[in-house]
Amino acid sequence: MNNLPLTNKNNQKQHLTKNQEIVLNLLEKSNEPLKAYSILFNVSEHGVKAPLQVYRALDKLVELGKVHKIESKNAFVACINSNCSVNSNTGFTICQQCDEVSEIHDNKIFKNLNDLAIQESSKLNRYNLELYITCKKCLK
Amino acid sequence: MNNLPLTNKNNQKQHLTKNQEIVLNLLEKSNEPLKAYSILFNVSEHGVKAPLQVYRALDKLVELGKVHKIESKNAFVACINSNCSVNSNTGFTICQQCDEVSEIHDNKIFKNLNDLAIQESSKLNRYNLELYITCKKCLK
DNA sequence: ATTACATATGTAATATTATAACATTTAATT
DNA sequence: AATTAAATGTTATAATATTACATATGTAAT
Repeated sequence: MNNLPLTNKNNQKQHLTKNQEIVLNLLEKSNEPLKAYSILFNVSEHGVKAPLQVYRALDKLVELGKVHKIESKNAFVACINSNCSVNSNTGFTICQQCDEVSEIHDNKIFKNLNDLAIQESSKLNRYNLELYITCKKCLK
Repeated sequence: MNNLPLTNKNNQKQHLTKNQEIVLNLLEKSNEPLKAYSILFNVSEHGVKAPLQVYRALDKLVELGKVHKIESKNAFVACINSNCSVNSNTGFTICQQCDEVSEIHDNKIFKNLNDLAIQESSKLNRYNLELYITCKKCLK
């Protein structure tokens, strides 16, 4: 266990803990967003038996940028970049037919959103963008 | 009661029902997003006493475009346009300091998002955009 | 290697958000 | 007036998330 090198706020190495790793592994294997209690059900065989253990692991993983929450679904996905920790902005396309989720990385959109905030004399801290689409496969 | 003219799917007039109007009135008076059970508490004096009555009114109001849900807060706001029914896209700025929410209407962003979907050979059905900001007032 | 400290864990209880099921009433359409 | 669709009222319960508290583990400094 405890074998994924990361950096903490002092830029020193740290590892994911056992529970964090169990939850992250599950999310990485999944091809769709998972809800907390679905995660709980799937990891109970690994000794994670209470909701709080899952929520705590998720909180930390989200904080580290390893996992994102799809707010409109109360569900979680593993980050496709190994390091979204730089910013906590999240953008996704979500297919309404097949439920497939892809992460969006588009600098133009980020710039637009940032500009929009500046126009209103405010400061953009982070954003959450969820695009409900019909994906290429499901359009056929 | 029942005195707000709208149109149904056959383009005929219809009215908001009593519960829908009670909930909408409350949201329109509020200067922040309200959660369902907070709404419930506030309208119980008007005879709306069960969660389902609130959720049903909210569902209908959202469907009509009179109310939007802030997904990341599980909270609801009245639409500032009288008619978002044309599309169900939602964009908000949410101040992390004072909780103030403003609706975003920006054609450039909408176009960007639409283009992005087209680039990926998919079709954009609707989007939900939540910008977490520090607002003008709170920056001072 | 001991102390001190921060972080993570385990567990039980409970709070919060949301829906299912069913009987009844009201409104709109014919 | 009869028919249908939509909304309501009510009870129970499901699904999502947090509080509180006791214990254990990892890390850094002495």
